[in-house]
Amino acid sequence: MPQTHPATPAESLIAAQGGRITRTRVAVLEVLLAAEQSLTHDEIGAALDDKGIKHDRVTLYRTLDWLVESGVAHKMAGDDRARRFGVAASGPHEHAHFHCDRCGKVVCLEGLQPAVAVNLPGGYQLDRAELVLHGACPTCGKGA
Amino acid sequence: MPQTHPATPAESLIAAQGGRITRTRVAVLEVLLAAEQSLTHDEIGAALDDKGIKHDRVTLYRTLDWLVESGVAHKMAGDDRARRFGVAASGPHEHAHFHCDRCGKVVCLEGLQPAVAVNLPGGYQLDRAELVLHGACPTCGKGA
DNA sequence: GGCGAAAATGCTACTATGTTGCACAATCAT
DNA sequence: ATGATTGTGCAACATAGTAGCATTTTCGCC
Ligand SMILES: [Mn+2]
Ligand SMILES: [Mn+2]
Ligand SMILES: [Zn+2]
Ligand SMILES: [Zn+2]
Repeated sequence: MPQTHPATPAESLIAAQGGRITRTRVAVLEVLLAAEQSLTHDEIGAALDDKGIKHDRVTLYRTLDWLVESGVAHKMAGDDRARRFGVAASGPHEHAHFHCDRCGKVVCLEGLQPAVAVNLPGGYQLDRAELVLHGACPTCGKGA
Repeated sequence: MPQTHPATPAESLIAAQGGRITRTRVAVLEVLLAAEQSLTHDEIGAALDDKGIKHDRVTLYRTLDWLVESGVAHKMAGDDRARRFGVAASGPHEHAHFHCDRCGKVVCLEGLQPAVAVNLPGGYQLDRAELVLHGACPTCGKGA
């Protein structure tokens, strides 16, 4: 019993990539779209639980992989051992990130990507630049 | 039976950080100093095996952690799930890196760190910037 | 609306990477 | 040389991610 007509933003995004609109994908994407920061697999899983969306750990991994491969979401490595995921509201993943070294939060800094006018040594072929700023977020920086 | 007098570069580096000069530390540091690229825990372990240096997996983790905490080495997260370690010949870790998306190699680009003249949004407090360039290394870029 | 091929999901098991606790061994200032 | 301090080795544990495969869901098509 799927309601047919008005496609939500999440649904549109998925369809635009030629993917099937499924419970998990829609829910995950909604979580990411609503998130202020990049989220780990676990955090997303917890958010799905909160929404009452039953899901499997592995499916969630695969869903996130699909979102990244489709260019809808992006994945960040992170100093701790967890990858973080997020959606850039505006198009592809062409922006810097801020990583709070105290609380570990990662936020997208949309609209700023530095002119990386670096001269690469030899036959290196540049595809893209990834810039991560480290420091303290507003919340954590209070005491400093 | 440790030979006493002429301290090797590795030994000096270790001593300069107030650490004890041990078989594992010296060997690991020599491996890192000789390496062209950043190396994973496993690669370093294999290099130790080649050198005939008996070692324990956990000790290697702890040795690498110590080197990083001491500021002698640096750690990179990496898209695959392995951290890579390297020493910056010249002082602390203030340089960009190049990550080959085809073979996964990571090399330090010493002497280039971009002026990150980004204007941070709110109360963000910047400590350092981390720049990773992605693309193809000279070896992998041949066919393109 | 029902059919069926293609795609996604849910299991179970497995791998890879990193950690913890603790007994024992090596280092180095004295 | 001695002994407090630091580092090592081992075994067990923890966490993050992957693989294979049977079952279910989606969606274009009639
Ligand atoms: Mn982002
Ligand atoms: Mn480096
Ligand atoms: Zn913070
Ligand atoms: Zn390469």
